[in-house]
Amino acid sequence: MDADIRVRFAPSPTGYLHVGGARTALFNWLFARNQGGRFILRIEDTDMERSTEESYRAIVEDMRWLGLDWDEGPGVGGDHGPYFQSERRTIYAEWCERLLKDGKAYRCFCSQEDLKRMREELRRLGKDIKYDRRCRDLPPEEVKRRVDAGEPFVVRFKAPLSGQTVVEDVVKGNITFENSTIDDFVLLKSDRYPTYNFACVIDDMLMEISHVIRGDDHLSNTPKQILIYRAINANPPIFAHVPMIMGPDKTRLSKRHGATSIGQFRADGYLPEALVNYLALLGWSYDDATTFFERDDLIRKFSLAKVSSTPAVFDYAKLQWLNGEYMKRKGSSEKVDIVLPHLVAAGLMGEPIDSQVRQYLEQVVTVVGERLKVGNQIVDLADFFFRDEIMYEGEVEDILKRHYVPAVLSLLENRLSGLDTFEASAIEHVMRGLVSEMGMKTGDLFQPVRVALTGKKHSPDLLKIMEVLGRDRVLKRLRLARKKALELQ
RNA sequence: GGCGCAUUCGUCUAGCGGCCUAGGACACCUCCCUCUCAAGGAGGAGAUCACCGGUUCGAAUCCGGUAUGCGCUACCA
Repeated sequence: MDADIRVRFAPSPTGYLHVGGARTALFNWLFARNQGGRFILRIEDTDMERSTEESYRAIVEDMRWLGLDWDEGPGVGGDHGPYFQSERRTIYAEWCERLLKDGKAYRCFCSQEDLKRMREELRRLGKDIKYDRRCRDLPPEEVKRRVDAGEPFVVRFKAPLSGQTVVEDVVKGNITFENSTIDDFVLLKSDRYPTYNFACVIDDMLMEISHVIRGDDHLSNTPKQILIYRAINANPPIFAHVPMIMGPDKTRLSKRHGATSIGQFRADGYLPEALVNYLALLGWSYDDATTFFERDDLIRKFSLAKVSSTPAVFDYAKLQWLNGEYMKRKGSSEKVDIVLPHLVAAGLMGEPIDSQVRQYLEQVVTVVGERLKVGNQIVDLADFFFRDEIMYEGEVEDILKRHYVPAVLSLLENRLSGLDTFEASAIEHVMRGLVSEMGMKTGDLFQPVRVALTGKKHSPDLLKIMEVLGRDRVLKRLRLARKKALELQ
């Protein structure tokens, strides 16, 4: 146990929890659990324009779903709160005041329009795009006058003009930045809200964060943050910048690549343990062979030293495969729970279900078996179990069209209706008998029957399907298909 | 434009100077099983380790440069 190890996940509630954020949260969580430290959730809601209550709720819900529980933060409290940055404004203001007093920051009265114009000019000249520091050394009297006059201003950090700042990163190594390339960035916006870089440092310091594990899109921000730590006489935490997650085209993963939000994966019927396992393997590995990690394995084996430093492409196919592997381990009762919402959403089932329906669902799910890799696939795989009428459309028509079909279906109907018990083994006996009598190949009979019962070219074990459907429905569908086949002749 | 990071099979990765004629997984292909599809079994193809130089007896591994990709360069986080 190391109580001094404290890490945090600090999402901004401006959208849903996406796979990148979830992976960052997971690494933080794993590190904390592995080290016996504490995992803190902090909500960075300083962007009043974009932050929403809805996003916050969704993020929290998705984290709970993934099983990433936090020791301090919204809902659980803690003695380093509040955990919403919007509730910490006076804290930032105080620290900002201190920097101002120490001459380490200054008020800037430039309007956003002026700044924009300035930047465009610099861009046009091909120069380094930075604030020109025109307010950096304004006379104190002028500053006071303009503040008193109610002129809006931001507070900027007085970045050192020379020297170097070194970021010591656990995954990237030591990176040196020339201070001359660092801008006099904004600490406090004119609406009195802090910027990310400032709030982040103040909070990480006050919350006694020991390790900052985050996406490497923040690497360039880190020297700025280190400069702030120095300005307030605090020790920076240990940094670990993990590579980002990309789409197949190697650009930042986004919606156009497919599902990216955890909520979407959940809605599609993915399993949290599969997602956690998959996400852990994106940018981290244990050895050259292990792919499956139960949550406890992950906790035991996780280490920052094994985090890769190269960006990873999100592979939907591999996630689906992994999910399928986890799905195989589920019992039929669990699978019913997984599958039910999708059947309901597809309009194939109503809720609530009684024990008889539940039993039926368990049979269905058993017959479908390993074909089901993701919850929502149940609809394509097994819709015929829940439909009264089967449509014979497209290429399955060609199978019914075969000249022998009406006759053979008729024969089958007769034999099946004479069966004592309508079980797979008995049905198989009948079907195989018919096949050999007619001198057909097995598929010659099974194919049209499959189409008759499911409306599809592919399906799970036909005999088991028949058993679950029961004699009445089987005979009815065979009759209907025979009719259709006759029309097609 | 400036600064930073990255670069091993299509993808995720193993590799931290000799064990590598580069290993595993997903995806792909073939065969077996088989009522189809999955699953399973057996095989296969696939990476001159981005490129060019250097260091070394020896480099995927160390160093430099080039190229490419990505990120930052906001009163977004």
